[in-house]
Amino acid sequence: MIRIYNTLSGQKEEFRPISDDAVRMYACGVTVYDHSHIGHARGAVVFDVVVSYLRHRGYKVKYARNFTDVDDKIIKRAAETDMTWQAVAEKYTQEYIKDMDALGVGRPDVEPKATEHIPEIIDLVKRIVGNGYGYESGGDVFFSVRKFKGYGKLSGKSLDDMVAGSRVDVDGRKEDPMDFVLWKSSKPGEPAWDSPWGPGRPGWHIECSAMSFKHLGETFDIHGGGMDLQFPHHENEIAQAEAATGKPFVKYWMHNGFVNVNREKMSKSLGNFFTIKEILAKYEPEAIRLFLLSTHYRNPIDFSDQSLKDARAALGRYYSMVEALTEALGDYKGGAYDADKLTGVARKLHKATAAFRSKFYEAMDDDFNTAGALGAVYELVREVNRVTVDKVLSDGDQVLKDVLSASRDALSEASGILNLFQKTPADWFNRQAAGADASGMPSDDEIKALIEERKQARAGKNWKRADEIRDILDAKGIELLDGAEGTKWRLK
RNA sequence: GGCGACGUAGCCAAGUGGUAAGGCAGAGGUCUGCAAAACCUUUAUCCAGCGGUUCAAAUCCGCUCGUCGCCUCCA
Repeated sequence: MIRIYNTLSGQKEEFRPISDDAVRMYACGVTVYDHSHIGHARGAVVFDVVVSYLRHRGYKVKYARNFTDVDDKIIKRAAETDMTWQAVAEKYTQEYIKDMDALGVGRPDVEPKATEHIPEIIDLVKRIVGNGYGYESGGDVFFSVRKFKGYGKLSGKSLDDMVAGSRVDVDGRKEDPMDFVLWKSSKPGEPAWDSPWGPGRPGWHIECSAMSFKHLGETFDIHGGGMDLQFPHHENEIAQAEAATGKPFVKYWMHNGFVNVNREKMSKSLGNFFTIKEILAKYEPEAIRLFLLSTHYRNPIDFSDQSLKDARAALGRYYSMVEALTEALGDYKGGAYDADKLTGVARKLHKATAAFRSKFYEAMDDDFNTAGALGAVYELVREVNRVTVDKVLSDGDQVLKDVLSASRDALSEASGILNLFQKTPADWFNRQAAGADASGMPSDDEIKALIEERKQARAGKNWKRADEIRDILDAKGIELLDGAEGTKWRLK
């Protein structure tokens, strides 16, 4: 049984989709006016895992994530550069897709764009106005929050408190300071579409309601986004949708926590953000993913170089386990075994694998607790190491090999869900950090020649020369690994 | 001012009523010509502080202190 923390109720609830086997889910994507930062990556990765896990648990999921491609910030950005607003939107849409692909975030089933849903948006505004929840004033159409009695139910705010907070701008055209724009009239040169209220463009919140209606229906299962979208964005989406349909909009609301820097929110306005590309230039995509998934999605996570380095080291530990496991099993495919007849290490490993499966699924079922799930992964990693390290498995160890391959299967199932640990150990350890300067690197042949020379030196007990060669390569960032079957090398 | 979240080892981080997962770093060991890498072992008498409820609390309740977020564009 999967339990989800629902922002709407403020507690974890048993997950019961509206229809038995199909889940419809929407996550707010980005407004495409700039490169995306690691905070955007967190939301995308988190909901990617949610979708992946739901699918693994047998649900058919239709997942939509939008692009808001018409907005004040895009217009502003276009004015600052010599690009059209369409070119700005298109450029950053493509950049976002590149970033997500690099991070191993699966493509949603639908990636709707606001500009491709203008007729739907206009229809929705008409419905809202027709139902008495919206009004036109000076070419703009506003939503009347006082008329919608559920206003504030998501964010737990009351209209009177918000107004008392007095941080709302006073706009003479609004009937109430908290009313928000559904449709705004366009000034000359701004993007504009014909509408019953004259040429204009959508307000900020309306596109998500219109697009989710079109692709998922008027009531759907899960809607996700960052914590800061709770108010006003999602509150307004609910108001618009339910004012139009009179039906509940979304069953489960999920909000991911922020990425902080020095314990402060990372944001465009504070200027303390790191773009995904900047981080990808220094760290492997899987290190970033592991970092993002190693904290529960609702808690804040602090970004730092140390955290990324920790994640990278943890990945190395996993891949070392895979390497040893692969060597121990060789080509052996594994087969069924009788758990009741196991003894010694085989029995212990079998139990550890079973424990892993239950802990992993228990954690994921509990509001997608990836941090707990990863803890379970590493417990099994240790157990596997105990078996494979310094141990040559002979043909007589067939049962142990069967158990080992069952452990391998369990780990790879979990890895698939998280989309982590997907490389081969060779690829991981010979990684070249993206963007690293490859000049001055000796060729593979040169390295091999030096290793061979060192081997001769060592055979002749010429330790001085052997150490010299090791130092030469070390200075080039190449690390030598002396093992039983000879010397291997990798980039540090 | 209103609403809310959080405070667990040197660092990161699970656990939310039954006696502290996991990762990084550190220490010891195995291996090695010596190293490195890897692996194993180990590292919180205790979960911000003070009270309370309970047979039993890091986990529930109250208060205090501290940090952060939302209330305005923001993932």
